[in-house]
Amino acid sequence: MRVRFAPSPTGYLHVGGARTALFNWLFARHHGGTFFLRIEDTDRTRSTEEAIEAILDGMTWLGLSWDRWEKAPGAAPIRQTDRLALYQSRARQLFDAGMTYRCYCSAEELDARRQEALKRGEVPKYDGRCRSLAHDDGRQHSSVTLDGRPFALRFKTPQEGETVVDDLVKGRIVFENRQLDDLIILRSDQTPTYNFCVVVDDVDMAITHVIRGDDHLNNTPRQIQLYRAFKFPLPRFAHLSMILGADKARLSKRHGATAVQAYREMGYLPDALVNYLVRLGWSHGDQEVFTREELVAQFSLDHITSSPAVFNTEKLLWLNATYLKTVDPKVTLPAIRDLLARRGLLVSDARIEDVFLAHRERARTLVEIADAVTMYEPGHRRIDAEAGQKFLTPDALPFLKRFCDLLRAAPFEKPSQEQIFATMMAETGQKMAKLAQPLRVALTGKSVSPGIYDVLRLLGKDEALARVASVIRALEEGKPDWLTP
RNA sequence: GUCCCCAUCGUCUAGCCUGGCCUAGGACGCCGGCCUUUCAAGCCGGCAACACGGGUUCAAAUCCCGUUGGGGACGCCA
Repeated sequence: MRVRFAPSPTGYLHVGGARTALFNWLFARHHGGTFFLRIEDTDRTRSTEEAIEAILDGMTWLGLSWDRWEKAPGAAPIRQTDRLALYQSRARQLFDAGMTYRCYCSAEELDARRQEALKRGEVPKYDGRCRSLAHDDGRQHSSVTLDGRPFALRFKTPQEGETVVDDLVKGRIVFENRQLDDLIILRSDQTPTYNFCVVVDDVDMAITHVIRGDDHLNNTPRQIQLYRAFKFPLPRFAHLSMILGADKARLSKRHGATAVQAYREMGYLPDALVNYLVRLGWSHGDQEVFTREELVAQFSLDHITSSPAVFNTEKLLWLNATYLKTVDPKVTLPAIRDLLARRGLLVSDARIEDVFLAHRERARTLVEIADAVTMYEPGHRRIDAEAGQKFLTPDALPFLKRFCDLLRAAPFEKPSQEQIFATMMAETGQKMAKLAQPLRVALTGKSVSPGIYDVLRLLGKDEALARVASVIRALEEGKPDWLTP
């Protein structure tokens, strides 16, 4: 089994592409096959090095390792621009066999005709006008300026009969050949085009299964014609349905984040994203959470859904929270460190881990963990207005003061802190919840936090005292920020 | 416009191929309860779907046809 992921480097690796890559990767790993990464950069005006970097970065982050190709020199991904000579010779082969012809129509003319056809409600298909031109003069077709005019090389697509795509996820699909037009295989600058390169490359790389988005389904019959022209054996095809946005339109930037990197920045774990993505279109009974090993062991093309799926951030968030509960904190350290560095904070790994452990139960993303770390930093004095208004009222003053006194006097350890609360509950007749809440807000600025003893420990005696004192001062001065919006 | 794909809870899906076990299962979210030092988490419970219309059959979510709706493609992009 040999598969490939073949992105065009015109932008980031988006979640749709990532899922395609993931399915290919899982298929290869499951069958002990080979997974290649091939950069389809023949459109030199749109391909960029940055995009290639972004794709490799995204794949690496997701843990989708690609294999090296025996015919290629190194471990670097295969790039079509390195293989132009092969496409040229393959095009020449078809030309010599009389299966192509020169098309002198300019891009502008074609575009104009297409627009007009569309406007008249006709099929915007190439009319094949250059097909009948006499041009088989035996001269080199590779010369752009043959007889003074540039030309593109078109493939004579059979117009009779039908082409059947036997798709592994969609089933048997029949296309009438007269629907297909004569596609350009070499542009007028003699560079090859997509449909041609894919076929040449997939054959050259001995790809056995072409797993890709179903936006390529309509290209498949054209490609099959090319396979036939070359008398190449056909690979198996598997077309994956699209990922949609909440409005059921194809997922795009306007639906929010689509770049894989954006998810890293939002504090998602790569394993969680992978787990989410794999369930978008694939299932294994009722199972929702999978380890990477389980995925590799259980993945199969049989259980891929043929209908499109809506991307749902809520579920991704839930999965991420689920992973956060059990992940080894150590593996998340670099990411959290990075998140903190962006805020100009340098915090020790031990400290980050400490906070992580206290907050993992209630955090959904690494960003929330970073927020927690930030919140415990000495000098942090932000109080959420809503939490402050509710709990840090003048009524809380006596209690806050009493707590300060007791905390200052006692050893800074959990048993004595429990004793403090016991004392205060006895003195006031209040329940723990009533007492802990104002303190929590004074300490963390939020009405949500880990247990109060954990918060105290994470803060340390001096900082804890300082925070409560600052709240007391604000209250006594009569105008704390949270009460004067 | 033409061609292609798709159609089960709001969302992801199981079931469909090989009709009966489906008074349609799971998950996210939502609602409620329990637990509790807050909030979460966890646990328990609830709401919620076979797009519609025709067939075929003793029997259809499952098979067939049509309709509607959604998506995709129709580039010298990939």
